[in-house]
Amino acid sequence: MEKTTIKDVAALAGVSVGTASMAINDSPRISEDTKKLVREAVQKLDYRRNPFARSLSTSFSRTIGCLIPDFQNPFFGELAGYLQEEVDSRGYGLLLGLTNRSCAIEAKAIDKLLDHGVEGLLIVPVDVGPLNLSHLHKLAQNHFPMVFVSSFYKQIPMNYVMTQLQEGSYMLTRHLLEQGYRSIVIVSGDPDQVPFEQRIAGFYQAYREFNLEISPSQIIRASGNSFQGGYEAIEMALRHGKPDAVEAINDVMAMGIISRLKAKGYKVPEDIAVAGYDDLSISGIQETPLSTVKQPLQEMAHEGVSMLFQLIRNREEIQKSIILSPNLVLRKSTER
Amino acid sequence: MEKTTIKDVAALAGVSVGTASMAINDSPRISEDTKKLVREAVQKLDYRRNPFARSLSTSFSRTIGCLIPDFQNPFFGELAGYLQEEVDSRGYGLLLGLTNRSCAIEAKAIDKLLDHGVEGLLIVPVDVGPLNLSHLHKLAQNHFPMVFVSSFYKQIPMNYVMTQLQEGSYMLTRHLLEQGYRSIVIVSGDPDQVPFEQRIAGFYQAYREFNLEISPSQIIRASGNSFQGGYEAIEMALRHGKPDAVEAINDVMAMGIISRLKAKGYKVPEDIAVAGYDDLSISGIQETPLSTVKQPLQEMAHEGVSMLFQLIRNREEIQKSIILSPNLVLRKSTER
DNA sequence: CTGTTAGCGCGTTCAT
DNA sequence: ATGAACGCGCTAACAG
Repeated sequence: MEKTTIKDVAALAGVSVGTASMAINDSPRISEDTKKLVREAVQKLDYRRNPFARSLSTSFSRTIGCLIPDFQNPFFGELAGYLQEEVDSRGYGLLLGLTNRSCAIEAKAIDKLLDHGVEGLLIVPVDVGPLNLSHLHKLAQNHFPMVFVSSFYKQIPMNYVMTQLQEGSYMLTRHLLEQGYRSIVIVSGDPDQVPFEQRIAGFYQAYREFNLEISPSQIIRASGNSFQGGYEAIEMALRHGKPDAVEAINDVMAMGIISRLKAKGYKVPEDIAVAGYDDLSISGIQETPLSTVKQPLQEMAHEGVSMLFQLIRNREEIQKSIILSPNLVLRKSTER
Repeated sequence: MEKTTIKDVAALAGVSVGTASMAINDSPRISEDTKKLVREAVQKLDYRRNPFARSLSTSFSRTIGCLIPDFQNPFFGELAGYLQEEVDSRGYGLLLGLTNRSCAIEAKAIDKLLDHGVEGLLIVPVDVGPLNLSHLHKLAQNHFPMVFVSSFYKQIPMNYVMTQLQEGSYMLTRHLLEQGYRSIVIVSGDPDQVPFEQRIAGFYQAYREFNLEISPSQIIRASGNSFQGGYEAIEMALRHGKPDAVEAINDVMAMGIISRLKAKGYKVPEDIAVAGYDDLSISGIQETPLSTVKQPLQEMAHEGVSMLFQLIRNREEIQKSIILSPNLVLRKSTER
């Protein structure tokens, strides 16, 4: 019962191996009658075609590799889920790789995925630490199908789908300014990476529009993007006096900040307003529901995977990038 | 540059294909000198062995399938991350499948994974809806290597690793009773599934120990295990009068409940205490840090994957189950 | 419409 | 220690 091959099927159905193969693959060149015969044999023998032999002869693995920074931040988990669904709906499998937010690990993970014969790569970029992208450059040169999702690397400015982060940050900041908040602080991990740069830009844009100055102490850099980063950041921020409002680079950091503020006796939003970015599925069910900027994950996954399959079909495909619109989600944490 | 095969390597190294193969696989039968020669050729040609040919001839895919209910609840994301790491550390790849909390979808997802040639299955069981497990029975009969993680199906009582949920629930309930809480309500989605049964049992155990009665209205069943379920559940609970404390079946539900209680004007824990289960990485950074029962995910993943690889090596391996101890994590949400 | 056959790239015997 | 040859299971091109 371990090794029933197409030969057995062919024998039982009384046809040749080739015919059996075409029948199984529903080729139009085979008559309905023999197809039925073959189907029955398949049923009876509980036959399942050998994917390796298949891949060997077609050179398609029907497999995509997916690189995720980590699963502590639910953002990546949710995104991974949508990516899996999209890939699955195209009859492909999704091989997971973890980069642990490190370029070196990303390189190794990609290497392993390639060793498994993935036809393309969905890469959620690492967002902290120094960037050594030689592994990606080699792939890019070879036009290996890959798409960057939710962010991209400046050194490899191609084939990505993400939200217009600057605009989101702009909308959010603008809203806060309109509400009368004035000393707003923006908080993140590594300011060299794309996501933070774009958000900072939106932040400046809004302030400029209001003809207001920004002092350097309003830009806070913590050592990471997780809630610990939020803890650090809020301590740093408070040293320069109490801000009106805090914008965190993501929802998890925002939660860390709210938690810390509450522990220190501040009320949110009465004393200090806090906003996040992402709109995780848990962000709306916080004790103080979180104002944030929604990233349309499902759409992002859909567009990213579509793009990847285009590249797989035609590697020379013109390189594009898709930029989705963010949505302001206003909840209690910034109410005035 | 697409199709450099072992032939090219052998040619460049000036050896036969067979020798090249052994050299690449570091066989002791090949001399250091020729190995070096081959290594250099591999380097120069940027050779990468064809996984399909390899799998075809060895009949190992070096791939494991993993079934996850969904990625809305961060519990599953975190678990998936640890599983990936464990599988990866053994040189295997992790193919993801989503069951969307439905048995029918689980069956299809498993079928697809098998079509990809996975050598084993890590299954995080579906926890709602009716259970039709014929697909799993067939696999079980064939001794196909599979391990259930974080829960199991009663109809297939084998090869699972989970935490002693009853004990966790018992410890938690006991603690609440010791604190003086008396009308405690326990809340979940589908009470027919293993996790809820075990937790209920722990709940009863604690009450029994205190010689207290439990009224049916203390056991609340919502339509699902997510935060919406929490919303429903708390409405139902309040209809029978205000409870002292609420135990949710997982942290996400607990968050939903706290959020709802706050919106209704209740204070947590002053008016109603709330506890969860799981100890997600975000549970400690809630505005009111959440009391909960920690499930040791990393250990669970480690044990589960170890067990799976034992089964892969020897399908007739005696069936076991590993039960890990939960840990009570007391935070603000149940303080008195 | 169907049967025959030649690879796909690698691992693994046998010989040498 | 190394080379030659075969087979893994399947697809596709070619015949008929």
